[in-house]
Amino acid sequence: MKLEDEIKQKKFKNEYQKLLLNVIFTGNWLNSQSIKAFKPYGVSPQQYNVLRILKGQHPNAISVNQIVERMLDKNSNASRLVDKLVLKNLVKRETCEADRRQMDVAITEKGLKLLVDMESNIDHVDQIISNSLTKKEAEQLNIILDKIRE
Amino acid sequence: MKLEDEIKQKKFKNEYQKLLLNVIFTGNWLNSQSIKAFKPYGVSPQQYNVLRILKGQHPNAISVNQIVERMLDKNSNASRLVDKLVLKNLVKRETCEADRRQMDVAITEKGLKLLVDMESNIDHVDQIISNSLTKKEAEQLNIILDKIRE
DNA sequence: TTTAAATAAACGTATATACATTAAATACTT
DNA sequence: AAGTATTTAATGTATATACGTTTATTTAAA
Repeated sequence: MKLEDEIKQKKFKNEYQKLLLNVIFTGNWLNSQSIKAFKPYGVSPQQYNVLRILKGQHPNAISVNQIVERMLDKNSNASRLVDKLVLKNLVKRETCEADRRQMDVAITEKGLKLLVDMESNIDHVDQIISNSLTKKEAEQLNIILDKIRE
Repeated sequence: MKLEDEIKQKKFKNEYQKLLLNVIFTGNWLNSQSIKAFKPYGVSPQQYNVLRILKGQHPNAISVNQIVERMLDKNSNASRLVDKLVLKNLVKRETCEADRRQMDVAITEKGLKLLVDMESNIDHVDQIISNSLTKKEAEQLNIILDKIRE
């Protein structure tokens, strides 16, 4: 659906302003799609993001700061997200002995298993994109998005 | 800055998955840029969105539902956003006499004035994009984003 | 008409977010 | 080494969000 129809706005000041709105709108849209996809598994998109990051490091642990550096949303409160995940036994956290200011955070077996379970459902979201775009379009878009944030 | 560096992830499953993350990341990034730009004026991005929508209808009033239809984030609680704006005298709200379930919401002179004040600062965000992309790139990107949400 | 269904907006509430502050540990500086 | 600055994570808190429920009003059906 075209942005014009999604937000019932016929005219835009220029193509750039439309793009700004379109990126924000699409980001929100993807976000709410993810919330729905993740809900049955009891995790939020941000918690999922943390789990994926920790899976990437498994079996090693990383600090809360290192998690933030890898997160899609830098504003999120990673220490509280880790709190939630610890409560669900999806990650484990202990003081780093080399630097006692830091925490060693790692994914648990339960966390890894959850990610496997979720995979099929999440692939669906990837597929929305891969069905609607060519690989070349996806590459172009990636380059352009990186430019926006320069 | 490239997404790889922003989230310290070297490899992606494929170009589509990278794109998904890139749209979400860039949406978050733009959102936090907006929060900072709007903060001095005491409004949130969502409140700003409502003001812009009402400006587009001025001097007519529209219902809360019609506001939601035009919003970038369909999940936001428009009636509470309008509450906040009414408290600041940026919009006015009264029961619609033709259909007493609805509210007639319209922007006030104070609201219009605020938008004028904000314009110069907000243009800055537009310029980030227009400085970094050609018009053609912006057009391409708009088309591709619309496809994603099909 | 009387009752049932649908719609619009507001509200309740648990959770999340933004952002400033605090506390603890480590790294500098002189 | 002592004191200062910096870094890391946690916490306090006001506001925002997600989403289900409620209330008022209008429309449709029996």
